[in-house]
Amino acid sequence: MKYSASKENHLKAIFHLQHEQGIVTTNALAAALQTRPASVTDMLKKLKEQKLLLYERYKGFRLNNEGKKAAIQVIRKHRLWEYFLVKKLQFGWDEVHEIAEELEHISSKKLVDRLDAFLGFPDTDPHGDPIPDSQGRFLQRRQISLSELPLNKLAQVSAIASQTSEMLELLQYNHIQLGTRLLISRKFPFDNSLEVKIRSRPPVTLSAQVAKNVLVKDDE
Amino acid sequence: MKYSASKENHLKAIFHLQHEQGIVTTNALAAALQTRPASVTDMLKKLKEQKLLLYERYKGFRLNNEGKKAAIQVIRKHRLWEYFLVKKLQFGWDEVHEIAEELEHISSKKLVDRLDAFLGFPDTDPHGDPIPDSQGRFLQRRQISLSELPLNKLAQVSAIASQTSEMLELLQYNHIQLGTRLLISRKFPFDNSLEVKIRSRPPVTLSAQVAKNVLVKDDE
DNA sequence: AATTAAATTTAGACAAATCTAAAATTAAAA
DNA sequence: TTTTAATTTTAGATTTGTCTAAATTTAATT
Ligand SMILES: [Mn+2]
Ligand SMILES: [Mn+2]
Ligand SMILES: [Mn+2]
Ligand SMILES: [Mn+2]
Repeated sequence: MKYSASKENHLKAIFHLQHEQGIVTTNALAAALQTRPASVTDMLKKLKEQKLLLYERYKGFRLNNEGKKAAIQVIRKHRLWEYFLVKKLQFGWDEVHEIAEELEHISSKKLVDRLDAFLGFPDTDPHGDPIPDSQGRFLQRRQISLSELPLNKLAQVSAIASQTSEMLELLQYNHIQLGTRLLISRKFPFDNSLEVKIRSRPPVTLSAQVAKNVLVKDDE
Repeated sequence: MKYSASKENHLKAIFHLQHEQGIVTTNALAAALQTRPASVTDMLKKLKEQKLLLYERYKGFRLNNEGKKAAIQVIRKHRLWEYFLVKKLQFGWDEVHEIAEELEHISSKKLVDRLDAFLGFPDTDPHGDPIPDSQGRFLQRRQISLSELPLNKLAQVSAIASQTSEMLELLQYNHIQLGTRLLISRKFPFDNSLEVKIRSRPPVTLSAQVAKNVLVKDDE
Protein backbone atom coordinates (compact mmCIF):
# COMPACT_ATOMS: atom_id res chain seq x y z
CA MET A 1 0.00 0.00 0.00
CA LYS A 2 1.18 3.51 -0.81
CA TYR A 3 -0.26 6.57 0.90
CA SER A 4 -0.04 10.27 0.10
CA ALA A 5 2.44 12.43 1.98
CA SER A 6 -0.40 14.06 3.87
CA LYS A 7 -1.88 10.72 4.90
CA GLU A 8 1.53 9.52 6.05
CA ASN A 9 1.98 12.67 8.12
CA HIS A 10 -1.38 12.10 9.76
CA LEU A 11 -0.68 8.43 10.48
CA LYS A 12 2.65 9.24 12.04
CA ALA A 13 1.27 12.04 14.23
CA ILE A 14 -1.62 9.87 15.43
CA PHE A 15 0.81 7.09 16.28
CA HIS A 16 2.94 9.38 18.42
CA LEU A 17 -0.06 10.93 20.16
CA GLN A 18 -1.74 7.65 20.96
CA HIS A 19 1.52 6.30 22.34
CA GLU A 20 1.33 9.07 24.93
CA GLN A 21 -2.40 9.29 25.43
CA GLY A 22 -4.12 6.09 24.33
CA ILE A 23 -6.93 7.86 22.56
CA VAL A 24 -6.38 10.88 20.34
CA THR A 25 -8.48 14.01 19.94
CA THR A 26 -9.13 16.13 16.90
CA ASN A 27 -7.69 19.27 18.44
CA ALA A 28 -4.51 17.56 19.61
CA LEU A 29 -3.87 16.18 16.15
CA ALA A 30 -4.59 19.52 14.49
CA ALA A 31 -2.12 21.19 16.83
CA ALA A 32 0.54 18.54 16.17
CA LEU A 33 0.18 18.93 12.42
CA GLN A 34 -0.21 22.70 12.44
CA THR A 35 -3.50 22.43 10.65
CA ARG A 36 -7.18 23.05 11.45
CA PRO A 37 -9.57 20.74 13.29
CA ALA A 38 -11.92 20.74 10.30
CA SER A 39 -9.12 19.50 8.07
CA VAL A 40 -8.34 16.74 10.55
CA THR A 41 -11.95 15.59 10.51
CA ASP A 42 -11.85 15.43 6.72
CA MET A 43 -8.75 13.27 6.80
CA LEU A 44 -10.11 11.01 9.55
CA LYS A 45 -12.99 10.05 7.32
CA LYS A 46 -10.62 9.04 4.56
CA LEU A 47 -8.38 7.06 6.88
CA LYS A 48 -11.37 5.27 8.35
CA GLU A 49 -12.62 4.57 4.83
CA GLN A 50 -9.27 2.93 4.11
CA LYS A 51 -9.55 0.93 7.34
CA LEU A 52 -6.47 2.42 8.97
CA LEU A 53 -8.14 3.69 12.12
CA LEU A 54 -10.99 3.21 14.54
CA TYR A 55 -13.12 6.31 14.62
CA GLU A 56 -16.62 7.35 15.55
CA ARG A 57 -17.65 10.97 15.34
CA TYR A 58 -17.20 13.00 18.52
CA LYS A 59 -15.67 10.00 20.30
CA GLY A 60 -11.95 10.27 19.49
CA PHE A 61 -9.94 7.80 17.44
CA ARG A 62 -6.89 5.56 17.32
CA LEU A 63 -4.98 3.53 14.74
CA ASN A 64 -5.84 -0.09 14.19
CA ASN A 65 -3.14 -2.66 13.43
CA GLU A 66 -2.96 -1.80 9.77
CA GLY A 67 -2.62 1.89 10.60
CA LYS A 68 0.11 1.25 13.14
CA LYS A 69 2.06 -0.80 10.66
CA ALA A 70 1.85 1.99 8.11
CA ALA A 71 2.85 4.63 10.67
CA ILE A 72 5.85 2.61 11.79
CA GLN A 73 7.12 2.36 8.24
CA VAL A 74 7.02 6.14 7.96
CA ILE A 75 8.83 6.50 11.27
CA ARG A 76 11.43 4.01 10.09
CA LYS A 77 12.06 6.02 6.95
CA HIS A 78 12.21 9.30 8.86
CA ARG A 79 14.76 8.08 11.36
CA LEU A 80 16.95 6.25 8.87
CA TRP A 81 17.18 9.41 6.73
CA GLU A 82 18.00 11.48 9.81
CA TYR A 83 20.77 9.05 10.67
CA PHE A 84 22.08 9.25 7.10
CA LEU A 85 22.06 13.05 7.14
CA VAL A 86 24.01 13.25 10.38
CA LYS A 87 26.42 10.37 9.98
CA LYS A 88 27.14 10.56 6.26
CA LEU A 89 26.39 14.13 5.22
CA GLN A 90 27.69 15.86 8.36
CA PHE A 91 24.49 17.65 9.25
CA GLY A 92 23.92 18.75 12.84
CA TRP A 93 21.33 16.77 14.77
CA ASP A 94 19.26 19.94 15.11
CA GLU A 95 18.91 20.57 11.36
CA VAL A 96 17.83 17.22 9.97
CA HIS A 97 14.21 17.00 11.03
CA GLU A 98 12.69 19.17 8.31
CA ILE A 99 14.60 17.45 5.53
CA ALA A 100 13.65 14.01 6.85
CA GLU A 101 10.07 15.23 6.94
CA GLU A 102 10.27 15.29 3.13
CA LEU A 103 12.49 12.26 2.57
CA GLU A 104 10.22 10.03 4.65
CA HIS A 105 7.65 10.13 1.85
CA ILE A 106 9.83 8.53 -0.82
CA SER A 107 7.99 5.34 -1.56
CA SER A 108 10.51 2.67 -2.58
CA LYS A 109 10.66 -0.05 0.05
CA LYS A 110 13.82 -1.39 -1.51
CA LEU A 111 15.46 2.00 -1.12
CA VAL A 112 14.77 2.06 2.60
CA ASP A 113 16.09 -1.42 3.16
CA ARG A 114 19.24 -0.71 1.13
CA LEU A 115 19.76 2.51 3.03
CA ASP A 116 19.37 0.61 6.29
CA ALA A 117 22.05 -1.87 5.24
CA PHE A 118 24.34 0.89 3.97
CA LEU A 119 24.12 2.57 7.38
CA GLY A 120 24.91 -0.70 9.17
CA PHE A 121 21.42 -1.28 10.59
CA PRO A 122 21.56 1.46 13.22
CA ASP A 123 19.10 1.07 16.07
CA THR A 124 18.71 4.65 17.22
CA ASP A 125 18.41 7.89 15.30
CA PRO A 126 20.46 11.05 16.03
CA HIS A 127 17.94 12.10 18.71
CA GLY A 128 18.15 8.75 20.48
CA ASP A 129 14.84 7.44 19.21
CA PRO A 130 14.71 3.76 18.23
CA ILE A 131 14.62 2.88 14.53
CA PRO A 132 12.09 0.13 13.65
CA ASP A 133 13.55 -2.72 11.62
CA SER A 134 12.36 -3.92 8.24
CA GLN A 135 9.48 -5.86 9.85
CA GLY A 136 8.44 -2.90 11.97
CA ARG A 137 9.89 -4.25 15.19
CA PHE A 138 10.91 -1.65 17.76
CA LEU A 139 13.45 -2.05 20.49
CA GLN A 140 11.81 -0.02 23.18
CA ARG A 141 14.21 1.23 25.85
CA ARG A 142 13.40 1.93 29.47
CA GLN A 143 13.92 5.61 29.73
CA ILE A 144 12.45 8.21 32.04
CA SER A 145 11.90 11.92 31.83
CA LEU A 146 14.59 14.13 33.32
CA SER A 147 11.89 15.60 35.57
CA GLU A 148 11.47 12.19 37.23
CA LEU A 149 15.18 11.64 37.80
CA PRO A 150 16.15 11.51 41.50
CA LEU A 151 18.49 14.18 42.89
CA ASN A 152 22.22 13.54 42.38
CA LYS A 153 21.70 10.39 40.33
CA LEU A 154 23.97 10.26 37.28
CA ALA A 155 22.14 9.65 34.00
CA GLN A 156 22.67 9.87 30.28
CA VAL A 157 20.47 11.76 27.80
CA SER A 158 18.89 9.16 25.56
CA ALA A 159 16.15 11.00 23.66
CA ILE A 160 14.42 14.33 23.20
CA ALA A 161 10.64 14.06 23.28
CA SER A 162 9.84 17.46 21.81
CA GLN A 163 11.94 18.07 18.75
CA THR A 164 10.99 21.58 17.75
CA SER A 165 13.96 23.58 16.52
CA GLU A 166 13.35 26.03 19.38
CA MET A 167 13.80 23.19 21.86
CA LEU A 168 16.89 21.83 20.15
CA GLU A 169 18.39 25.31 20.00
CA LEU A 170 17.87 25.77 23.72
CA LEU A 171 19.48 22.43 24.51
CA GLN A 172 22.42 23.12 22.27
CA TYR A 173 22.93 26.44 24.03
CA ASN A 174 23.07 24.57 27.35
CA HIS A 175 25.47 21.96 25.97
CA ILE A 176 22.96 19.18 26.31
CA GLN A 177 22.83 16.60 23.55
CA LEU A 178 22.33 12.92 22.95
CA GLY A 179 24.65 10.95 25.21
CA THR A 180 25.41 13.84 27.55
CA ARG A 181 26.01 12.60 31.10
CA LEU A 182 24.39 14.76 33.75
CA LEU A 183 22.78 14.86 37.18
CA ILE A 184 20.25 17.03 38.96
CA SER A 185 22.02 19.09 41.60
CA ARG A 186 18.99 21.00 42.84
CA LYS A 187 15.21 21.07 42.45
CA PHE A 188 13.08 24.20 42.88
CA PRO A 189 9.58 23.19 43.95
CA PHE A 190 8.18 26.66 43.31
CA ASP A 191 8.15 26.19 39.49
CA ASN A 192 9.61 22.68 39.28
CA SER A 193 12.68 24.02 37.55
CA LEU A 194 15.93 22.09 37.94
CA GLU A 195 19.59 22.85 38.27
CA VAL A 196 21.56 20.40 36.16
CA LYS A 197 25.25 19.63 36.31
CA ILE A 198 27.30 18.40 33.40
CA ARG A 199 30.83 17.28 34.26
CA SER A 200 33.41 20.10 34.11
CA ARG A 201 30.85 22.79 33.28
CA PRO A 202 29.03 25.44 35.25
CA PRO A 203 25.53 24.24 36.22
CA VAL A 204 22.56 25.25 34.07
CA THR A 205 18.92 25.79 34.98
CA LEU A 206 16.13 24.11 33.04
CA SER A 207 12.41 24.83 33.22
CA ALA A 208 9.96 22.06 34.07
CA GLN A 209 8.71 22.21 30.50
CA VAL A 210 12.16 21.51 29.11
CA ALA A 211 12.97 18.82 31.69
CA LYS A 212 9.79 16.97 30.88
CA ASN A 213 10.94 16.59 27.30
CA VAL A 214 14.47 15.42 27.97
CA LEU A 215 14.56 11.64 28.36
CA VAL A 216 17.37 9.92 30.20
CA LYS A 217 18.47 6.43 31.08
CA ASP A 218 20.72 5.10 33.86
CA ASP A 219 24.33 5.87 33.14
CA GLU A 220 25.36 2.41 31.93
CA MET B 1 12.40 29.72 -5.47
CA LYS B 2 10.71 26.40 -4.77
CA TYR B 3 8.46 24.75 -7.32
CA SER B 4 5.97 21.90 -7.05
CA ALA B 5 7.00 18.41 -8.16
CA SER B 6 4.76 18.71 -11.18
CA LYS B 7 6.27 22.05 -12.20
CA GLU B 8 9.76 20.64 -11.78
CA ASN B 9 8.87 17.68 -13.97
CA HIS B 10 7.59 20.00 -16.66
CA LEU B 11 10.65 22.25 -16.50
CA LYS B 12 12.99 19.31 -16.78
CA ALA B 13 11.12 17.75 -19.71
CA ILE B 14 10.98 21.06 -21.59
CA PHE B 15 14.70 21.53 -21.02
CA HIS B 16 15.52 18.13 -22.51
CA LEU B 17 13.20 18.61 -25.47
CA GLN B 18 14.44 22.06 -26.36
CA HIS B 19 18.01 20.82 -26.16
CA GLU B 20 17.14 18.50 -29.03
CA GLN B 21 14.67 20.62 -30.94
CA GLY B 22 15.12 24.30 -30.11
CA ILE B 23 11.42 24.95 -29.81
CA VAL B 24 9.05 22.62 -28.03
CA THR B 25 5.50 21.62 -28.93
CA THR B 26 2.56 20.85 -26.72
CA ASN B 27 2.14 17.33 -28.05
CA ALA B 28 5.81 16.45 -27.63
CA LEU B 29 5.78 17.58 -24.02
CA ALA B 30 2.56 15.72 -23.29
CA ALA B 31 4.08 12.54 -24.72
CA ALA B 32 7.29 12.98 -22.72
CA LEU B 33 5.36 13.44 -19.50
CA GLN B 34 2.73 10.81 -20.22
CA THR B 35 0.01 13.35 -19.79
CA ARG B 36 -2.57 15.11 -22.03
CA PRO B 37 -2.02 18.11 -24.28
CA ALA B 38 -4.75 20.01 -22.45
CA SER B 39 -2.94 19.50 -19.15
CA VAL B 40 0.27 20.78 -20.70
CA THR B 41 -1.46 23.94 -21.88
CA ASP B 42 -2.74 24.52 -18.36
CA MET B 43 0.73 24.20 -16.93
CA LEU B 44 2.30 26.39 -19.62
CA LYS B 45 0.10 29.26 -18.54
CA LYS B 46 1.27 28.91 -14.96
CA LEU B 47 4.94 28.67 -15.94
CA LYS B 48 4.60 31.73 -18.15
CA GLU B 49 2.84 33.56 -15.33
CA GLN B 50 5.87 32.78 -13.14
CA LYS B 51 8.18 34.03 -15.90
CA LEU B 52 9.93 30.72 -16.42
CA LEU B 53 9.22 30.36 -20.12
CA LEU B 54 8.52 32.19 -23.36
CA TYR B 55 5.16 31.16 -24.70
CA GLU B 56 2.50 32.46 -27.03
CA ARG B 57 -0.56 30.43 -27.79
CA TYR B 58 -0.33 28.13 -30.79
CA LYS B 59 3.30 29.17 -31.39
CA GLY B 60 5.32 26.73 -29.27
CA PHE B 61 7.45 27.62 -26.28
CA ARG B 62 10.88 27.43 -24.67
CA LEU B 63 12.44 28.11 -21.30
CA ASN B 64 13.95 31.50 -20.58
CA ASN B 65 17.10 31.86 -18.49
CA GLU B 66 15.28 31.60 -15.21
CA GLY B 67 13.49 28.45 -16.38
CA LYS B 68 16.71 26.87 -17.59
CA LYS B 69 18.39 27.53 -14.27
CA ALA B 70 15.51 25.88 -12.43
CA ALA B 71 15.49 22.89 -14.78
CA ILE B 72 19.22 22.37 -14.39
CA GLN B 73 18.90 22.26 -10.62
CA VAL B 74 16.32 19.46 -10.96
CA ILE B 75 18.58 17.58 -13.35
CA ARG B 76 21.46 18.01 -10.94
CA LYS B 77 19.43 16.50 -8.12
CA HIS B 78 18.17 13.64 -10.28
CA ARG B 79 21.61 12.61 -11.44
CA LEU B 80 23.30 12.95 -8.06
CA TRP B 81 20.67 10.72 -6.48
CA GLU B 82 21.08 8.19 -9.29
CA TYR B 83 24.80 8.16 -8.67
CA PHE B 84 24.20 7.68 -4.95
CA LEU B 85 21.81 4.80 -5.53
CA VAL B 86 24.23 2.95 -7.80
CA LYS B 87 27.52 3.69 -6.11
CA LYS B 88 26.49 3.62 -2.45
CA LEU B 89 23.33 1.50 -2.30
CA GLN B 90 24.30 -1.07 -4.93
CA PHE B 91 21.33 -0.52 -7.21
CA GLY B 92 21.64 -1.51 -10.87
CA TRP B 93 21.85 1.35 -13.35
CA ASP B 94 18.57 0.19 -14.88
CA GLU B 95 16.53 0.45 -11.68
CA VAL B 96 17.38 3.90 -10.32
CA HIS B 97 15.47 6.20 -12.63
CA GLU B 98 12.05 5.90 -11.02
CA ILE B 99 13.36 6.40 -7.51
CA ALA B 100 15.41 9.43 -8.58
CA GLU B 101 12.25 10.75 -10.20
CA GLU B 102 10.91 11.12 -6.66
CA LEU B 103 14.11 12.10 -4.86
CA GLU B 104 14.78 14.95 -7.30
CA HIS B 105 11.91 16.89 -5.71
CA ILE B 106 13.38 17.11 -2.22
CA SER B 107 13.89 20.80 -1.79
CA SER B 108 16.89 21.39 0.48
CA LYS B 109 19.71 22.99 -1.49
CA LYS B 110 22.10 22.24 1.34
CA LEU B 111 21.21 18.56 1.11
CA VAL B 112 22.11 18.43 -2.57
CA ASP B 113 25.43 20.17 -2.07
CA ARG B 114 26.34 17.92 0.87
CA LEU B 115 25.37 14.86 -1.13
CA ASP B 116 27.55 16.09 -3.99
CA ALA B 117 30.53 16.45 -1.65
CA PHE B 118 29.84 13.07 -0.02
CA LEU B 119 29.92 11.45 -3.45
CA GLY B 120 33.20 13.19 -4.34
CA PHE B 121 31.75 15.63 -6.86
CA PRO B 122 31.09 13.08 -9.61
CA ASP B 123 30.76 14.53 -13.10
CA THR B 124 28.66 11.89 -14.81
CA ASP B 125 25.68 9.88 -13.63
CA PRO B 126 25.33 6.08 -14.00
CA HIS B 127 23.99 6.51 -17.53
CA GLY B 128 26.91 8.67 -18.59
CA ASP B 129 25.02 11.95 -18.49
CA PRO B 130 26.89 14.96 -17.12
CA ILE B 131 26.01 16.21 -13.63
CA PRO B 132 25.70 20.02 -13.38
CA ASP B 133 27.72 21.56 -10.56
CA SER B 134 26.39 23.71 -7.75
CA GLN B 135 26.29 26.78 -10.01
CA GLY B 136 24.52 24.88 -12.76
CA ARG B 137 27.57 24.54 -14.98
CA PHE B 138 27.58 21.56 -17.30
CA LEU B 139 30.60 19.90 -18.76
CA GLN B 140 29.20 19.09 -22.12
CA ARG B 141 31.05 16.30 -23.87
CA ARG B 142 31.36 15.84 -27.63
CA GLN B 143 29.47 12.67 -28.19
CA ILE B 144 27.68 11.35 -31.25
CA SER B 145 24.95 8.87 -31.85
CA LEU B 146 26.02 5.31 -32.62
CA SER B 147 24.10 5.62 -35.90
CA GLU B 148 26.53 8.34 -37.02
CA LEU B 149 29.66 6.40 -36.11
CA PRO B 150 31.82 5.49 -39.16
CA LEU B 151 32.33 1.83 -40.01
CA ASN B 152 35.11 0.03 -38.10
CA LYS B 153 35.90 3.01 -35.91
CA LEU B 154 36.39 2.02 -32.27
CA ALA B 155 34.27 3.98 -29.81
CA GLN B 156 33.08 3.86 -26.23
CA VAL B 157 29.48 4.05 -25.05
CA SER B 158 29.12 7.30 -23.14
CA ALA B 159 25.39 7.80 -22.66
CA ILE B 160 21.97 6.38 -23.37
CA ALA B 161 19.57 8.95 -24.78
CA SER B 162 16.37 7.02 -24.25
CA GLN B 163 16.28 5.57 -20.78
CA THR B 164 13.09 3.58 -20.78
CA SER B 165 13.42 0.33 -18.90
CA GLU B 166 12.58 -1.52 -22.13
CA MET B 167 15.58 0.08 -23.80
CA LEU B 168 17.89 -0.62 -20.89
CA GLU B 169 16.73 -4.23 -20.78
CA LEU B 170 17.50 -4.68 -24.47
CA LEU B 171 20.97 -3.20 -24.08
CA GLN B 172 21.72 -5.30 -21.06
CA TYR B 173 20.71 -8.40 -23.03
CA ASN B 174 23.19 -7.40 -25.74
CA HIS B 175 25.96 -6.74 -23.20
CA ILE B 176 26.07 -3.05 -23.96
CA GLN B 177 26.52 -0.69 -21.05
CA LEU B 178 28.22 2.53 -20.09
CA GLY B 179 31.87 2.36 -21.03
CA THR B 180 31.51 -0.61 -23.38
CA ARG B 181 34.05 -0.41 -26.22
CA LEU B 182 32.59 -1.34 -29.60
CA LEU B 183 32.71 -0.78 -33.34
CA ILE B 184 30.30 -1.07 -36.24
CA SER B 185 31.26 -4.04 -38.36
CA ARG B 186 28.45 -3.75 -40.89
CA LYS B 187 25.64 -1.42 -41.91
CA PHE B 188 22.42 -2.54 -43.58
CA PRO B 189 21.02 0.32 -45.66
CA PHE B 190 17.67 -1.41 -46.11
CA ASP B 191 16.50 -0.63 -42.57
CA ASN B 192 19.58 1.19 -41.25
CA SER B 193 20.22 -1.57 -38.78
CA LEU B 194 23.80 -2.17 -37.64
CA GLU B 195 26.02 -5.09 -36.77
CA VAL B 196 28.07 -4.18 -33.73
CA LYS B 197 31.16 -5.92 -32.42
CA ILE B 198 32.24 -5.96 -28.82
CA ARG B 199 35.69 -7.39 -28.18
CA SER B 200 35.67 -11.16 -27.57
CA ARG B 201 31.95 -11.55 -28.17
CA PRO B 202 29.79 -12.66 -31.06
CA PRO B 203 28.48 -9.64 -33.01
CA VAL B 204 25.00 -8.34 -32.25
CA THR B 205 22.49 -6.58 -34.47
CA LEU B 206 20.86 -3.32 -33.42
CA SER B 207 17.90 -1.57 -35.02
CA ALA B 208 18.23 2.01 -36.23
CA GLN B 209 15.93 3.05 -33.41
CA VAL B 210 18.22 1.60 -30.79
CA ALA B 211 21.42 2.89 -32.44
CA LYS B 212 20.04 6.41 -32.55
CA ASN B 213 19.71 6.36 -28.78
CA VAL B 214 23.12 4.99 -27.94
CA LEU B 215 25.67 7.79 -27.66
CA VAL B 216 29.37 7.17 -28.06
CA LYS B 217 32.61 9.07 -27.92
CA ASP B 218 36.03 8.40 -29.44
CA ASP B 219 37.78 5.63 -27.61
CA GLU B 220 40.19 7.80 -25.56
C1' DA C 1 -8.13 27.94 -52.90
C1' DA C 2 -11.06 24.93 -50.66
C1' DT C 3 -11.14 20.99 -47.90
C1' DT C 4 -9.41 17.86 -44.66
C1' DA C 5 -6.46 16.71 -40.98
C1' DA C 6 -3.54 17.64 -37.10
C1' DA C 7 -2.28 20.38 -33.25
C1' DT C 8 -3.60 23.37 -29.69
C1' DT C 9 -6.53 25.71 -26.65
C1' DT C 10 -10.85 26.47 -24.05
C1' DA C 11 -14.83 25.07 -21.32
C1' DG C 12 -16.34 22.53 -17.85
C1' DA C 13 -15.68 18.72 -14.59
C1' DC C 14 -13.33 16.13 -10.87
C1' DA C 15 -10.26 14.53 -6.95
C1' DA C 16 -7.25 15.74 -3.13
C1' DA C 17 -6.21 18.65 0.44
C1' DT C 18 -7.00 22.50 2.72
C1' DC C 19 -9.64 26.59 4.74
C1' DT C 20 -13.56 29.69 7.19
C1' DA C 21 -17.88 30.15 9.24
C1' DA C 22 -21.73 28.06 11.13
C1' DA C 23 -24.10 24.15 13.30
C1' DA C 24 -24.11 20.15 16.35
C1' DT C 25 -22.47 17.73 20.20
C1' DT C 26 -20.19 17.06 24.51
C1' DA C 27 -18.09 18.91 28.73
C1' DA C 28 -17.76 22.31 32.38
C1' DA C 29 -19.59 25.92 35.34
C1' DA C 30 -22.92 28.30 37.67
C1' DT D 1 -29.87 21.22 36.14
C1' DT D 2 -29.71 25.01 33.29
C1' DT D 3 -26.46 27.83 31.08
C1' DT D 4 -22.12 28.60 29.11
C1' DA D 5 -17.99 27.12 27.02
C1' DA D 6 -15.14 24.06 24.46
C1' DT D 7 -14.76 20.57 21.04
C1' DT D 8 -15.97 18.53 16.92
C1' DT D 9 -18.32 18.16 12.69
C1' DT D 10 -20.68 19.90 8.53
C1' DA D 11 -21.46 23.06 4.67
C1' DG D 12 -19.55 25.43 1.27
C1' DA D 13 -15.28 27.56 -0.96
C1' DT D 14 -10.57 27.55 -2.74
C1' DT D 15 -6.17 25.88 -4.82
C1' DT D 16 -3.53 22.70 -7.57
C1' DG D 17 -3.29 19.48 -10.94
C1' DT D 18 -5.51 16.62 -13.89
C1' DC D 19 -9.03 14.96 -17.37
C1' DT D 20 -12.65 14.70 -21.61
C1' DA D 21 -15.08 16.80 -25.15
C1' DA D 22 -15.70 20.56 -28.00
C1' DA D 23 -13.99 24.67 -30.31
C1' DT D 24 -10.27 27.12 -32.48
C1' DT D 25 -6.16 27.72 -35.04
C1' DT D 26 -2.55 26.11 -38.02
C1' DA D 27 -0.76 22.77 -41.39
C1' DA D 28 -1.27 19.58 -45.16
C1' DT D 29 -3.86 17.75 -49.24
C1' DT D 30 -6.47 17.60 -52.97
MN1 LIG E 1 6.49 14.41 6.41
MN1 LIG F 1 14.53 11.96 15.14
MN1 LIG G 1 10.16 13.73 -10.94
MN1 LIG H 1 20.44 9.25 -15.53
